[in-house]
Amino acid sequence: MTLSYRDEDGIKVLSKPCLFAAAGALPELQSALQNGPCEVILDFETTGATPWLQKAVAGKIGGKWTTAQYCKEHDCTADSRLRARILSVGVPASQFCAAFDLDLMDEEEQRRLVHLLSGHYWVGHGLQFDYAWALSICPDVRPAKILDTMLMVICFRPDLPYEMQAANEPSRAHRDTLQAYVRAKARAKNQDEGGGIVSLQALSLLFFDVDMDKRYQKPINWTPAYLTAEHHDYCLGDINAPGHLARLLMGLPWDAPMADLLDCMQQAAGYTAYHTMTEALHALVRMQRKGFRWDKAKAEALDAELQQQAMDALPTLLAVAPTLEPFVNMLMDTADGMTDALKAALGDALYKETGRRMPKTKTGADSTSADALKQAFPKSVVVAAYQQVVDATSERKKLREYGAAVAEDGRIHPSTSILTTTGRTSSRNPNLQNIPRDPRFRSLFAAPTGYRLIATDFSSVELRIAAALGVRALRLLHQIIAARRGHAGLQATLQTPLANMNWIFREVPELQAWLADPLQIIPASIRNTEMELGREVGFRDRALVAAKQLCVPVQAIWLASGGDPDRLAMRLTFANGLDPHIMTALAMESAAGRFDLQGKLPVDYLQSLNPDDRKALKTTLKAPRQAAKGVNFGLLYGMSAEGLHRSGKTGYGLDWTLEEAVLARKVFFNLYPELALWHWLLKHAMKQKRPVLNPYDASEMRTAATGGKVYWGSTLSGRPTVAAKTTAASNHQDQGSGAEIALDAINRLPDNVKALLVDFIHDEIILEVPVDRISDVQAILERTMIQAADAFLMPFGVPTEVESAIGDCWQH
DNA sequence: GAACCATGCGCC
DNA sequence: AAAGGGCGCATGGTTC
Repeated sequence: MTLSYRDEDGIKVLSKPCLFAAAGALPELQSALQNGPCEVILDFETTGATPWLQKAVAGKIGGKWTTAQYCKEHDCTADSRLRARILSVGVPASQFCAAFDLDLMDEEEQRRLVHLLSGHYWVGHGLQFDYAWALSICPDVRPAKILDTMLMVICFRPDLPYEMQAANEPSRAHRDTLQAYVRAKARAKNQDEGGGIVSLQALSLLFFDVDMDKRYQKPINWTPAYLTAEHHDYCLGDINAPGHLARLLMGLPWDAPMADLLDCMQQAAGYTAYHTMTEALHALVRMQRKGFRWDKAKAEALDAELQQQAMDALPTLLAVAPTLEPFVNMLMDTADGMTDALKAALGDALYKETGRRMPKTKTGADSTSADALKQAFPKSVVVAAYQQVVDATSERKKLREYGAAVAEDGRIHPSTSILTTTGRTSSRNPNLQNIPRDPRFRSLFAAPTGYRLIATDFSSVELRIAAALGVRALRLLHQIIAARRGHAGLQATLQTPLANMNWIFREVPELQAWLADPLQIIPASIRNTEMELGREVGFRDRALVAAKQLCVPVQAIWLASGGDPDRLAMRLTFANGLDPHIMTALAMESAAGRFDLQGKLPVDYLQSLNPDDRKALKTTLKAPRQAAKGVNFGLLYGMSAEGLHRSGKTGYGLDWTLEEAVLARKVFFNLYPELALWHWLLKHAMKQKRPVLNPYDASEMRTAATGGKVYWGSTLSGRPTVAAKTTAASNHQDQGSGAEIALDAINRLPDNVKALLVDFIHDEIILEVPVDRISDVQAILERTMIQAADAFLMPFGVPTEVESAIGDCWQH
């Protein structure tokens, strides 16, 4: 075959041999796919991040040529226009594989190619990307099943990152590469290049000990008219890898039949979630295709307004911090960030004002983060004035980011994909899940004429899930107690937790008898145990500490509810339609002696009020309620008293002492002892010793012998979770359940409502709805969201509420 | 110039 | 001893 390509001048023909396939190969592909639904591995190479957004096309072709060098060498031109360039297809059953050069095919031929893949089982890693590009070529394409190794890791093999940490056998040819990946991953908390929970390259290193070639990964590689044999090899060299990996991930032989693979997945605990996620992909890629409308004119007006806002704040800043005079332009410019010189000038101003030095980052540099400054200089006029200017400019930076991402249709088309540890979606190119809450900003997302936006969110869904997890924890405790008293069936099903906790019962035999009736006084040996830091403690001491951490919340549970899972405080809060934030606020205020609960528990007190008084209380206790939000979310995931103290000061403007934070923490877990029990069980019952990087210091490897351990758990659907910290472990169960609930809600929507999706932000669903369908769609959406949540939460007796906001523009 | 890291900050 | 979690994106600075 000779190479031909199209450019603005029409078709040119090159006389070089071309390895890539074009329309001529379609009949062969068609016959490879004719025997019913079959496994198809697909992989796009593109010149941009999404079909709507191209970032700077930079880098070197094949990691070595500049574009000019390459074009000269290969006597060709380059075209950086945004497009899908290559579609690699593998059909293992027919031993078919080909890399189609889409530049050699016209639109109709491309559409026919993609259409051929419809109705088959798609296999790949992070297929959301490929699905979106396929859809941009053929709007009605739809795979029958999605076998995505990324989603499989999330749902079936959450332990894989830890397996990678342990995989350092000297026999591995690419051991160092794998370990470098593992360390980079552990270190890079907020960095790009994450590739989600695990990259295809990393999977290949782990399972095949093969270091995949990444030289042709970047968009620049797919711009030249002529593509080399190396390009071709890059496309097809590893084409079968995702299929083999899918089997290996499930513990099957690499060449196991598809039927076995599907069967194995369906048997696994994570399958419900896997099904939810793959189903949701269909809706998410179509949401991306639709896009979220952006009001350009309004955005420009807001930009001017914010610029004025920054300008107005400037004189105040310069009056108190004249050293910042030379940096005025830098502070106002949306393309500039913080420089060392500006940092130093700010430090000078603050030193003059307060006589104290700047706070430090963990690497010892001066920190200028809003939190650190507020913490270090709570009453500083300089800090307040500086934030005024910087906040306005930073909002303008977001305007710039979104403005640059608006497509020709006036809409923004981010990719919303599922690639995170928790199973939550994330949004990128651009990220439409972190839009500033400033109502002026949100109103830039507007419905076209004749349409309205409906934004509906789950109210306090993370706390509702926590309530369910609390119920689940208490049920588990009952089972553990029964098993320890001889229930053979439970002994079998609870082997791991029992084995994990055995050392505590062995060292503290008095615990077992006490658990038979937790209303008894806690044995003095346990009650009087105090954790002493810096002292070598023995097994018995440690077991006593663990026992105490169990007994205290368990007794609180029995005191409040007699051990009945249906009467746990957080569940009751929601069952009674009460606001958990006001509950916590009441408890805190009463503990501080500022509020008289008339001897009642907060829940009973609230219930004794009539609805009007309850509402009034929300106003009276506005500030405490705001503070309580921070307490609820922080403590839910195991925040320490110190952390709570700090976040209360910086995040909620609380002027409180560490002692007060300690008290608030105590009050919280006394109010919701089931959460303490939940934390205790995940720490003590579901741990597993294994090599793990110290989560607090990525450079430090801990072996199973030196204390490395992970904490297993599961979402409410049964999807397994793993974390190396108990804080993260609790989070993964809760957030992961929340993600599944929201995705399930999307899946349950009828197709003609699904088609209205324009954005999805974890617990909020946004639809763009024709005016005449508003009330209809609102009812369907709200009902469906509640049904989805009920399926997860009602087995634990936790009801759900949702809240809608409707308008010409987004207002939530 | 590219790649990497550190820092900071928006959201749920 | 340490210790809320989960994301993506921007800029500046350093290194190769």
